[in-house]
Amino acid sequence: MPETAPRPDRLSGTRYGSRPTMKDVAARAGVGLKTVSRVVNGEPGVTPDTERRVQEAIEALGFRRNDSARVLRKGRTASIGLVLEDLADPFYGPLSRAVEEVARAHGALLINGSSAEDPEREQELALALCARRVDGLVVIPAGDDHRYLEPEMRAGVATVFVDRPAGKIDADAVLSDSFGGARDGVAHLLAHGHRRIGFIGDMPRIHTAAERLRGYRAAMADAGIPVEESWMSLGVTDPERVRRAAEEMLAGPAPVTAIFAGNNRVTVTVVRVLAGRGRSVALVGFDDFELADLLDPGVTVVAQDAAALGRTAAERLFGQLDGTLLTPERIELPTRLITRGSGELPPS
Amino acid sequence: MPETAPRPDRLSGTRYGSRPTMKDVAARAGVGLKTVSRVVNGEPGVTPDTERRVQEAIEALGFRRNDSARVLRKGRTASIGLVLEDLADPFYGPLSRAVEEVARAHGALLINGSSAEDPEREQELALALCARRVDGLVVIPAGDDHRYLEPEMRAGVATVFVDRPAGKIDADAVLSDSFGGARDGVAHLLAHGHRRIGFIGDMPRIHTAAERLRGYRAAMADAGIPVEESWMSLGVTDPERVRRAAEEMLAGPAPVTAIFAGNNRVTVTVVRVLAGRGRSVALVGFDDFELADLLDPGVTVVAQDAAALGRTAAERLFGQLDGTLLTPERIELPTRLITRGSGELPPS
DNA sequence: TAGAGCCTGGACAACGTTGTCAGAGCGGGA
DNA sequence: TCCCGCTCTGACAACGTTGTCCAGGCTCTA
Repeated sequence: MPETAPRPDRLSGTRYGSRPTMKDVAARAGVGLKTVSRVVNGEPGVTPDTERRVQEAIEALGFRRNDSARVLRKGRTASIGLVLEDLADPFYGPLSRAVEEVARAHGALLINGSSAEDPEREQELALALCARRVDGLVVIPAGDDHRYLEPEMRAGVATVFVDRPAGKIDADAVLSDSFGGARDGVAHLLAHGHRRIGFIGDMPRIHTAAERLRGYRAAMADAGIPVEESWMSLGVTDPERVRRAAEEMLAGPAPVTAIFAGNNRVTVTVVRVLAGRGRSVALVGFDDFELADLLDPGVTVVAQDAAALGRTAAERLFGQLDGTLLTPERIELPTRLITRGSGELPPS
Repeated sequence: MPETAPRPDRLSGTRYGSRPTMKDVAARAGVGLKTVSRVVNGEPGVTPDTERRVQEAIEALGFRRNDSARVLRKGRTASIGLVLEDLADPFYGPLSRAVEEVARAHGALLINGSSAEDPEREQELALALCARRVDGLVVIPAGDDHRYLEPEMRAGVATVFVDRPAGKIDADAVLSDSFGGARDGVAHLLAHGHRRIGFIGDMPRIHTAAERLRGYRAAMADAGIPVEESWMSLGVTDPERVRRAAEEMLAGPAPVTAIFAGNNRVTVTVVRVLAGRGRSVALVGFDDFELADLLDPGVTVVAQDAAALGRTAAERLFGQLDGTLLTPERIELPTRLITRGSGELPPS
């Protein structure tokens, strides 16, 4: 007599809350354990009739393979970890999405977490992911010492750093050309007649911030303009301090006529400051952001391609896993100047 | 003779690429396997001296516990899954960040993936996460039939739906008050003298879209205004079609004087359309977005609190896991009208 | 009809960890 | 001196899967 739709919780000898295993399926289908495994994994060597019986048992019991056991046995988890700064930051949305797409194309899942810019938390998170035996790790560094990852990398965890290079170890890194981008952005302001140009950026201990500052200095030097200390504001990142910094630059006897903003959060804050003032001040920001074109004037930016960063990094990671990419490399992706108005304002 | 900093890849009987296990650590420290386990897990009953020896061995070998094996043994993974629509959508950034924070507070990791609004992909992803034996699942539904999750939920996977309710099963859901929010937003336009108000929203098969449409109709009905078909555009989501829809509403002999936009992507597109026109048209959008206050005029929105949605959902999920929350519930979070100018324009 | 070879199925070990339980060593009390 | 009880340690099984290997039954050929 064929069974008629048994209730899934009436599993043989299992209590509520536990799940059927291949053994249960095998018992129900009246076959051996390994046969079930073969069916589940689509391996050859199973008669259509047997396969059908097994499929029915799987269906009836609501069986789902336990991937933990599988991972334990096979050694590979088909998952990669992504450690970023803050999931809520719009810059990382497209980036993690791109990483996810590549992972998906390779049949891998994405596990991710935010370091909140805290090096300790970055380490904790990265090591937790390693304990899960992720196959690879994409890290947007918060700290500047990644030696803690050496044993992991030696053990075969593919590792790629994005946006900022790794600290004190030799590893793949995919970056935007911060130096070149900043230099071009500042040069753009210079080309429009500005001479007193301010720079507001993050702490120079952050690689990208340092590079952008270097780009700013290089552009000014190329134009033969000595930079005054009061034009630069470094390590300023929270809105209130950015606001004050901007206001100070714009006050005094010889105020700046243009500002170069080191990242998109700074840019947005500067936009707010400028919106509250009558006098027009030119602005170029590093990083594009949504709606930049709708503001009045549109905000001219040095855009980096977050999705390309993520895609490139993930592809290198799988390249490492394939064994095709072996020597660590630093890849710099170009930036693109998008003119929208704010960077083309003349000095006032 | 004490060993001096052995090279980590010289593991006893292990080849390059494999990792030391507790057995290796035990052998090196000259203790039993279980003692290592005790030290690693901070269990009591180990002499300080033994513990020190074990710690040294761990250090020397670069040992890291294999969580896959641990999970297999313990049954709990200390990780939760998040299935959302699109990681790159700014609305989901704060949401997933909030989920992550709660997970972190409970010592759990977050695994996530995007469904890209594809029901099949949602299912595939959710089931993959279940195969990994996540303890719980936060799902932003793309499909409208979630019966496939029943065996999982019965097996003890905590499940919470966010932003939209589950389809065809009884499950926890945390939603924004789409109906009330839309009604209030439209009422706001009515209060400013508008009578011909357009509505552009997503397909009504999406719960939130249907609710917002219902709110629009309710507000209009309350004001005693019969809604004309040409004022409504449903199932329109890609920018080009939104643009056309908006332009059609604004053309003709009796154009609308105000538009209610059903979600933030629509709102942004409508803003672009309106920016290109001389005549002023009032606009209220559902969902807040960054820089809405900087546009001219600022965009009046019905804001939902994405972070609160995520936080509430995750907390309910861990409540289920604690065993404190047992009966599925639908929670609606209030929305908030933020006036910034665009919704207060008079009819022209 | 007998033998060779193929196809299907199953028994068993192993992956690395943790829970159980029992044994070893030691100190103190009778 | 002997025994009890305590603390610390380790042997062993189990978690659910997959890889290896062998057995049995079948078909095909001589």
